Amino acid sequence: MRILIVEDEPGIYNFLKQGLEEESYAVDIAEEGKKGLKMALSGEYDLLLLDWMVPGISGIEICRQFRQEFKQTPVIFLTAKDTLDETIFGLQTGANDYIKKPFHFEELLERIRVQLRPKSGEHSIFKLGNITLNTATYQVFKGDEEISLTQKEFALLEHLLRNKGMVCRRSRIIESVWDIHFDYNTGVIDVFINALRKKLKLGKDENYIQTVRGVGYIAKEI
Amino acid sequence: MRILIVEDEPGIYNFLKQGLEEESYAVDIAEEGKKGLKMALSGEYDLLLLDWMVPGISGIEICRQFRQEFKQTPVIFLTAKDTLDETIFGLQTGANDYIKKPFHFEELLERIRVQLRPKSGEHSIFKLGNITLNTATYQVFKGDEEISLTQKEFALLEHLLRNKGMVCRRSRIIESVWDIHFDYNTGVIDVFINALRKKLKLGKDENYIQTVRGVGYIAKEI
DNA sequence: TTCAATTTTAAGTGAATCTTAAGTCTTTAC
DNA sequence: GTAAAGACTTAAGATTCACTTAAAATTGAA
Repeated sequence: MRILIVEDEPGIYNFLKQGLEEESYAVDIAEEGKKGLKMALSGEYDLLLLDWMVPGISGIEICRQFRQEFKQTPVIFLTAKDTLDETIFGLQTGANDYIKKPFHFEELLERIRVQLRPKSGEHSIFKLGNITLNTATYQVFKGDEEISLTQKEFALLEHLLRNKGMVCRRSRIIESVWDIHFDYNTGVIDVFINALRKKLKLGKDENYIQTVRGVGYIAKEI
Repeated sequence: MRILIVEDEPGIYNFLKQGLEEESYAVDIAEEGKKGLKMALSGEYDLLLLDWMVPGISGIEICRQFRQEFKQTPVIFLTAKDTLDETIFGLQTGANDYIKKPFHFEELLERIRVQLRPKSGEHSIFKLGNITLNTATYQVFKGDEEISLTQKEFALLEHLLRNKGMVCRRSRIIESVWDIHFDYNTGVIDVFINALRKKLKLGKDENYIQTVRGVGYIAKEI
C-alpha cells in the first residue's frame, strides 16, 4: 500500500514516514502543494495524507482539484486544532476523514486502516497454506514454528499474501516494497524471494510462492 | 464486561447482541434515547454503543449529557455514511471512536477491544520467565531478587510485558512510554533497552527482550 | 540554590541487513 | 539442438541501524 504525504514540516513527515513504514506502507513525501497535487494525480497512491497548510496550493485546493479528476483515492487531512470549522468544509470537498494535530499515531493508523480496508481486506492476519503472517504483531509462523524475517522479507511476503492468488509483477513489487518507481533492472527481488523460500523451507511439495517467468511471482494455495 | 447498545433498529441490535454475546460480553439494549441515557448513567456498563439517530434524544445528546456527569466510560458511535462531518462533532463531545455503517463486525469488535484494553489489562502482575513486574506495588523481581528500576525503565518494561509475544514497534513505544507523537529520531529507546537488559542481567541464555531490527523489540518466553 | 538521580543527546563501533554482481542453472524460442 | 533470456544462488561490498558509552541537560529533593 502506497501513501503520499503532503506536508512541509520535516518533524512531522519524518515521524509519519518512519511510523508508516514500520507498518509496511510505502511512503512518499511532497513538501509543497503543487508538487503534491502532481504526484497525487499520478495515480500511484492508495491514500493521501494532506496537511491543511502547505506552501503553494492549500491542502483543500489539492483535494478539490484531485476530486475534480474523479479520483477516488481516500484523502485524510492533518489539521491544526483551530481550523476545525474549515476542516468540515474540507470534508465537503471530498476528503474522507481528518485528524487533529497533535494526534496519536495509533489513531491515525486506525483511520488509515478504515480507509484502506475495503481494498486491503480487513484482517491483519494473512494465511497461505500453513503459513501465517500477522501484521499487527509483526510475526510469521509456519505451523507452530515462528519464522524470523527481516523488514524487507516481511514486507515482500506481506505484499505477496495481500495479493494472494494474483500475479505480482516485478515492477509492482519493487514499487510497493522498495518504494522505487523508475529503473529497476536489479536482482534484489530474486535474492529476497530466495531468502523467503529458504526461511519458509518451501520444498517441492509446498510450492506456495511460484515464479511467473517474465512477469513476477504469485503466492497461492496448492 | 457489560455493553449497552442504544439503537432502535432490531435488525442491527439483534445482530450486535448475538455477536457480542458470543464474544462473552454482557449486552443490554435500549431502543430509545431517553431510556438509553438513564441506563448509561446507572454506571453498570463498561462501554456504550450509541446509534447516531435514535428516537428521543439523539446519540450526540446522550453522549454530551453522559460526559457532563463526568462519566469516563468509553463511547463508540454507530453512524450512517453520510453524517461523517457531524460525527466529527460527536468525537468532540467526548466520544472515543466511531464506526461507519455498514461495518464489519470484526472491525467493531476490534474497536471495542481497543477501548476496553486499559481496563482489561488491569491485571497488575506481568511475568516473563523468572521476571515479575507488579504495577500495583511498582516492583520488579528477577527470581527472588528485587530489581530497582527508574520510572522510564519501569514504563518501558511494562509496555513490553503488556504486549508480551508481540513485536512492539518503536513508534508505538515512543508514544506509549514517552508520549511523543511527532519527530522521534532519537536514541532514547536504545539507551533504556540497554539499561533494562543490564539491570535484569539478561545473558545470552536469557534473551527475553529481543530486538527486531528496523521495527522494534519483542518480549517473549524462550 | 545545590546536589544527586534520572533522562536525553550524541558519537563511535560493530553487527545485521540490504544491494550488487557474477556465475550457474532452467526455460523458451528458433 | 543451440542460443538467448530470465531466474536462481552465492558471496562480497555497502549501508543502515542498534549497541554502548560518556557527557550534557533536566528534574526533584534537601
